[in-house]
Amino acid sequence: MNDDAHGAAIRVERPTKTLRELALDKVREAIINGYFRPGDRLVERDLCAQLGVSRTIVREVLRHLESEGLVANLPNKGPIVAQLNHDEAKQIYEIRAALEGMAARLCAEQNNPAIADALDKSLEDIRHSYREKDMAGVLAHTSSFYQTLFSMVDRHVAWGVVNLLTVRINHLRSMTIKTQDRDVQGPAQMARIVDAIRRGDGDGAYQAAMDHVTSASAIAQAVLTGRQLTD
Amino acid sequence: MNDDAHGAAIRVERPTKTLRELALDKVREAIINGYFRPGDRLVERDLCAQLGVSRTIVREVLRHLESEGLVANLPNKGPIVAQLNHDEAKQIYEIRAALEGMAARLCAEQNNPAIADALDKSLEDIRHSYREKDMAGVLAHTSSFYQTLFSMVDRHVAWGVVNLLTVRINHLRSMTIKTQDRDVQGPAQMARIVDAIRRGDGDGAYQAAMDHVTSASAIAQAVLTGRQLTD
DNA sequence: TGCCATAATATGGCGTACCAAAATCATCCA
DNA sequence: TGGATGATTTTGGTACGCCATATTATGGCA
Repeated sequence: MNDDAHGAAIRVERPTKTLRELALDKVREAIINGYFRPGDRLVERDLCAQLGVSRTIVREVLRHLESEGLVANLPNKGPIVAQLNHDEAKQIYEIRAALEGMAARLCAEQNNPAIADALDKSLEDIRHSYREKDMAGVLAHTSSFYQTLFSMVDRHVAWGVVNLLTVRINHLRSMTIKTQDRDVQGPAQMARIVDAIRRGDGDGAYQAAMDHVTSASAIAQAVLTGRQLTD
Repeated sequence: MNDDAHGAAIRVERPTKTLRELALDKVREAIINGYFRPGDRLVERDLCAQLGVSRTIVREVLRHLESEGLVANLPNKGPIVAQLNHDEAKQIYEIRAALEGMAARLCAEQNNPAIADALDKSLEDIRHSYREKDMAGVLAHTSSFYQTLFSMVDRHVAWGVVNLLTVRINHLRSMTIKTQDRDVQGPAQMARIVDAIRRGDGDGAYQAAMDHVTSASAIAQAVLTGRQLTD
């Protein structure tokens, strides 16, 4: 028996998060929730002051966000918050459709009732958040629904990809869920996914997942073009 | 008419690549081609010396590669070259199958003969490289085949995802293309994709693309488990 | 002799100061 | 008034130093 055994038990489990990671989360959060708007310049030394960290950290954070696609770098001009154009948003939804469809099919083919049960749990959370008008909760539980979809079949790489893409359309997501009837249509579409999974219907689950993302994409396109989908 | 019009014409068009980008490419290349092996520690100060750049640059590069999945960071130990396990490789192939299948279907639905022609061109390059035993050429032209597949239908985001994932399995790719009969089977499978696209057969193109990646994945799995697929 | 406490070393995390090049802004003069 | 000129801002990049932690050496003590 190694001496880690009793040492680990009382280990203070300090969050090993480095300052850089904390700063990364802060800035990413600030971009996602709109504190920094698309097109805003991210002046290094200003960020240093606002975050209270050194330029070293800020530069690493900007590099990281750049590779995540949240920040764009203009040569000799510096970093700005990436602008999401129309077409790119559409492509992101399309990729999500393909991957979430794939995951849904895999879930259905598992024939494991625990999967559908776990998804139903998330779905109930989503409905509850809608009733409470807690839009942040809706987003969080929707993410958790999809995370379950991927993690139940051990597809954490695909989940990582979806997650990476999703942060880039986050502000669109928060608009789509607020559109008319989405509080009813959204959960209904997700319920169809769960039903197909419970039936072990791979094709059905695939289609249902594709349909859900596709309708979200349509709403996002409408939002982006300024039109409203009221009828 | 703005005065950029004639100014741009004589612009010296210096490669705007920053030192950081150059270093990034160097290190990425070094990992991909095996100069740094999976599990190797990447000591910052050593890299500074080898690359001839400052620690700031090296750190930014490491951060970038970390978010690409090529480098892993052990807490309190520092960065190492990421190890690709079995299961992750399988997941990456699976994602490629989904996205390349999607792109192939979209190409087929375009009914534009120029697409199939462009793909045939890449395919011929691949066959030529095989004949010349130029394995680097095979990889390059295979990438270009898929890049065409995505760019012909303007799916650069999906292409970016595929590209990002592909670098992580690069050493597997260079092994799969060297296995028995791959010089015949590989191009044959890709020709099926092109044929389906030329026929405007979306489902066929989707299936053919899936099949090609799936067979590559099977070979990769065999390579990873040390077995040989000789029969 | 074997083991434990301590010191040295290696390394990542972080900060500061500095310089050069490019872009932008302000100013001043013909 | 228009354009050249200089000042300012900001990024790209470098060098150096400090601290904390982890590993390894080392030396002393029972």
